Formats: sequence, C-alpha cells, structure tokens
Amino acid sequence: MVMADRGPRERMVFSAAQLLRRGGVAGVGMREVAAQARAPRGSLQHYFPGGKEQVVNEAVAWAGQYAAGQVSRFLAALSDPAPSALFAAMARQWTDELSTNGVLAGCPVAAATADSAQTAESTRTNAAEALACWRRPITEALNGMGVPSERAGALATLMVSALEGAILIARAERSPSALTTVVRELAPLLDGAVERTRGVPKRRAAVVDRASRARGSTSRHRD
Amino acid sequence: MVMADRGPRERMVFSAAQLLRRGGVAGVGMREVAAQARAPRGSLQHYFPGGKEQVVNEAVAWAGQYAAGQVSRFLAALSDPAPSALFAAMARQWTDELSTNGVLAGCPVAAATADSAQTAESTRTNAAEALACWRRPITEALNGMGVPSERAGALATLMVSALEGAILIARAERSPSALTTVVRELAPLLDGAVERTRGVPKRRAAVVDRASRARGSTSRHRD
DNA sequence: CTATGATTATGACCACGGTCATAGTACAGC
DNA sequence: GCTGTACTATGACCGTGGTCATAATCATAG
Repeated sequence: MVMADRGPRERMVFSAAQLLRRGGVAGVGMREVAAQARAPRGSLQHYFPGGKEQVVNEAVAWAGQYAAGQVSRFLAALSDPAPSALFAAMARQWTDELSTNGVLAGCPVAAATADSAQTAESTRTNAAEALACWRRPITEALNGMGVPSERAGALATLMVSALEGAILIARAERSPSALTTVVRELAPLLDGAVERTRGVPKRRAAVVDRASRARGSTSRHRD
Repeated sequence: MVMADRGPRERMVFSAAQLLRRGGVAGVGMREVAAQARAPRGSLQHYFPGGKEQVVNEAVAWAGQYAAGQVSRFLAALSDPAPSALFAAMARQWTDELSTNGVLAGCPVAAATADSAQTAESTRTNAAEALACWRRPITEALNGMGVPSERAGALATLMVSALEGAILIARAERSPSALTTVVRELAPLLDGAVERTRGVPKRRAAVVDRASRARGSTSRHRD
C-alpha cells in the first residue's frame, strides 16, 4: 500500500481512504486529508468542488478498485489456487497489518457505509459499487477454480461478508484470532464448492487440475 | 425492539444505541439522544458525567446484552434446533427490518468500533466485550446442539462475522440478498459441525464425516 | 511581456455540538 | 415549615470543521 504520488489529487483521495479507515466519515477532516497528502488546502475546493462528499465517494471507489486489484494479485501469486488459499491471502493482509502496526484500521468502504448510508445517498451507492467491484474478481477467480457460476457469486459474497465481519471483531479485540478463525472454518466449505468433473473424489489435486483446466481449455470431458 | 420506558436514563441509553446505528458515534448528538428519549437535556450530564463516551459505551454494552438475549429467544423459539436455523433466525431480524423500514440501520457495536476503535480505548474494549457477550449464548447453543466445544466458539465467531459483514453489504445495497446468501451458503457448514453420537448417516453424513475426520480423528490410514 | 487559465494560499464565516455553569423544581425526611 | 438530595432547565462558551471569498502564484501560449 505504497503512496503513489501521481499528483496531489490522487494523493488526497488516497489519504482520504486511509483516514476513513480510522475515524469514519465524520472522523476525518478535510484539512487533515490535505495535510496528510502534503497537498495545499486550497486544492481541495479546486479538485473536489463537490466538497467532502465527493472526496469520500472517490476514496470509497478507489478502495474498491484497490481491493479488486489485490484479489487479482493474490490469485496470481497463489502456487496452489484453491478458494481457501485465496481467502487466506485476503485475510492475511489484515493480520499482517495488525501484527506490524499493533492496531488495525478498518475497511474504508465499511466505514463509509456505516457512517453515511442513511444520510448521503451517493455515498451509499458508491459503497455498493465498491463492494461489487471487489466481489467481481473473487467470483471470477472461484469460477476459474472450478466453482460453478451460480455458486461463485454467492461464495464471493460470503467471503467478503465474513472478512468484513472478522475485521470488525479483530479491530475491537485488537487480536487477529477472529480473522484466522474465519479463514480456518470457512476453508472446507470454500474448497468443497469446487466441482469435480464427476464423482471421483481424488484428493485436493483435483482442484488444482480443474482450475488450470478451467482457465482456457475447451475440453469438457464427461467421463 | 420496543422502547421500554423504565426511566429516562435507560431510555437515553436505548436511544443512543438506536442513533448509533445510523450515523456512527460522530453522527449522533447528545441533544439528539435526549430528544429522542424524551428526556430532559439536563439529565445527560447528571446521569452520564462521563460525557458522550460514557453514553456510547453504555449503549454498546446494552446492544451486546440485547443481542445475547435475542439469541436465547431465537433458540427457545426454534422447533428444530439446528445451527443453521439459529443463524437464519438471527439474520431474519435484519431482513425483516429492511423489508419493513425500507432502509437498514447498522449494528451499533459495529458503528462504535468503526468510528472510535482508534480514538477511545474504552469504547474499543466495550465493543469487544459486547461482541463476546453476543457470542457466548451462540457458543452455548451450538454446544447444546451437538457441536463439540472446541468448534462451537469458532463457529460462533464465524456466524457473527458473516452476519456483520452481510449487514454491511445489505445496508450499502439496500437489499437483503447478502443476508440470505450468507445464511444459505453457511447452512451446510454449520449443520455439518453437529456431531452425531454415532456414524448414523442421515443425509449430509458425508459432510459431517469429512469435518470430523479433518480434525484429527484417530484413524490414520497409512496404506 | 501580457493574458489566460490552472493551481495554491489564507483568512473569515457559520453551524454544529460537547461541555460547563448556574440555576430552578420536586420531594423526601425531620 | 426547613434542608438536602435528586433531578430538570437553559444559556453560554468554545473548539472543530466544512465551506466560501478573495488573492496570489505560476505556467504557457500569443
């Protein structure tokens, strides 16, 4: 999560997302956003004429895309592409942050939703889109691993739900145990959703095989 | 969720919990709390010399106890006590609220955690206790249904996590689909954790068998 | 060198809200 | 009656923070 200084505007959106994670919408001030981004305060009204709501919305959208990108990166880095491994990688990011920083900031999308789902309609919509944007690559990844299409979306929702909830508990407890627990308990369910070609339960090798096969080859043998 | 008017003090705590659900900590004003509770504003400093932090903390604690009580109530009302049925009842409460009100307010504990886990240490601790208070009856219920002790706590954590996350998504989307999805997808896992007294395979015996085997049963075939 | 637009700077305004101060009322118990 | 304690009432203070107004700077074309 390196601060890419592509310009003051992006830095401010990024900073807003960061600050959202730990105070919610009302907990972050515009001046603070500019300060952390090392951007001039006057640039706020210049780049974001829509005011705070616009900044928050862009931060939420950015977070959604970032999360989606992370999923793709995790997927590419997996040596053994199983659903549970992807989920573990997603959760790992959070346990790592907790272990290094000592504290755990929340998810910016969650913060925005919790704070202003009722007041700012645009923020609510934006959060929903960010969540959808996050779920999309997860669904595709599961699909590629052999989870049937109808099920992949549902499992992606389950993964995001469980992760968000576990983040919440981990924050409150300042302990990663909820995250590790969720990963462990959900693993068999996730991996169990991988469709074997037929009722030949070999082992977990079937998953890998199926995953690589599903991504490209057309041969749908049905033996 | 009837407003029990046991006195102005409790009404204020209750109102604070309600208002927390939709604006977070910073989104609710003390004057507003008193107003909604039909309590005099001057009573705030009288009953809560600790200020807003105290009000929030008590509201969070109240919410935790309320949630725990709900679990017990759900459990008592279940005709067929299965883990998935309990979870469905827990989620049902939220889908009902969404369908009647049109909007869905969040969980007060989640709001408090998201908003002030970093700033107010006491609130963070309080939220952790509230979550523990909520999980306790769930763990016991699972245990009573036949889930082994070691596993019951973990599954309770999973249930709370998934529920909290699904609430978040449902709020953002203004749709109960995440809640129903989570309930549906988690059901086999939850029910599969019930340990039959013997290996009497009724239906999802395979799942049960697999789950219990994965956790270190003695039969290590070495052929 | 202007001129024009984009950016940066800064001060002021104003509402909101938490808290404090200072009362005022109600109702014991004597 | 009094006295004290619990509660209610209200106004004021003051920091915070979002927004606006108004310039100043700075680039880059003409």
